[in-house]
Amino acid sequence: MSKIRSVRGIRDVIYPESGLYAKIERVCAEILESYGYRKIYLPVIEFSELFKRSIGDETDIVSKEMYSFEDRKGRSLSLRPEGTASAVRAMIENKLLQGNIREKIYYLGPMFRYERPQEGRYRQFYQIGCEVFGSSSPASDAEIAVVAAEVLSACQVENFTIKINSVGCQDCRPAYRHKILEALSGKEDKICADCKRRLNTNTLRILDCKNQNCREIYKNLPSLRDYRCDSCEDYYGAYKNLLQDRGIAFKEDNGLVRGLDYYTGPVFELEAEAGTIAAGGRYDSLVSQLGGPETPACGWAFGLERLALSAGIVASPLPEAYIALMPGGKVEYASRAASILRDAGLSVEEDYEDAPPKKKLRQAVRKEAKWAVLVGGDEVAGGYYTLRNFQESRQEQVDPADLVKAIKDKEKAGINNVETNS
RNA sequence: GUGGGUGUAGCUCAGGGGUUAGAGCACCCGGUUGUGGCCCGGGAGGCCGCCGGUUCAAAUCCGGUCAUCCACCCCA
Repeated sequence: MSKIRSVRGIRDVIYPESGLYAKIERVCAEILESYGYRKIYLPVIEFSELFKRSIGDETDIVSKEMYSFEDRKGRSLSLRPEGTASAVRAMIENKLLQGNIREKIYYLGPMFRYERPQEGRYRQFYQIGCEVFGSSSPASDAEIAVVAAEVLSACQVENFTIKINSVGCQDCRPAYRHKILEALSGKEDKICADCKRRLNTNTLRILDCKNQNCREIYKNLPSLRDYRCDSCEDYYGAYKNLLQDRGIAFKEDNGLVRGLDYYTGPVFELEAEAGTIAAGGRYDSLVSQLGGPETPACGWAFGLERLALSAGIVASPLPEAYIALMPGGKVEYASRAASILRDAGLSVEEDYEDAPPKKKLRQAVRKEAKWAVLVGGDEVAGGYYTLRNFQESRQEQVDPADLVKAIKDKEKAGINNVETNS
């Protein structure tokens, strides 16, 4: 019988990585909620049609990377490859966009794309995303960028770049697309096969081509900048001013066009050393396109795996304290110490096994616990606990009532030491 | 989807046709009867990714396959 394994590109996230993920999730939720974003739980499965109509039938994501299947009634369903489409669908379906009210939401969960796996890229991966519905002010575009920047700083991501562009609206983009087709007519044979295909399906994407030869040819192409309509240009200008005002250092990149069809207006990408860790932008026609009321919107999504790869923060080890039952100790008395510490907010692990003391302490150290509470016959008889600090290799007898205080005092002293040392 | 690298102990890796496959770290037991790290002694742990081929003989060579990593493509 062969061992059963996980599916290619789909993995278990185990400690300590899982601890870091959990921490990042908490950090993001806290920041988003501080801006009034409300959490939404979205389904992982949707009708395939949703993604075809939002992301775009011709995009790589929909045309070759979706996990699609038929349900028992023959309907085509897909595992979601991203979150925005579901978010928009949910807002419409729950009638949350009636009457021009602004709604801000965030979500978190697994996405699925059938791609070749690599580090930081899996077939099941996690995204943290937010969306703002009902605002057509550049200030809301700026806000989501500010929130994204806050996430980066809270996760201690070093050396990142925020790239921005405006892909224009439904009024000006077609004209630009036409210009490109015109400029490249007759040169179709000189560009790469991918670009040739994109020319008709997703014209603007060719600007993003990495092929040297193509780049050479596209260098002389008219710039999208010159074809943006006045309102797009004004909007983009206001957006940039707001970013500047908020102290967000950005880089303009005219080639930034994004792979999803629904973007209109400002878009951005957040690049760290490991690559793109977040991206987003404005999508003013998607809601109506999916059958909802005309509603301007914008949002972004972080890739959790990639954010974790670039994050400077680390998971806090668990447990913080370890209750070691020593010879002659009583479980009841030991558990009382555990409760006292848990009530004070500490993570506490008890052991119930009858094992040599040295084994217990070794285990506590291996788990990176800072504290051990020794509970043996002496403690039970004397009505105290022995509190051991592993870092200092010191221990003291502590009255149950003073247990929390003893730890807090030490930790405070420890923090002060760190500050004076640095 | 295309091209390439790598799969040997829990981890990092050595061995490159010939008996019982190795190291460091980690792990377990003992030297300590209530004390982790350091030291000393002992020990356990491997279908050498999987399937097939060549050969008297394969962890070693060849083919395939699966997994993983890298570069593309694409994207978070």
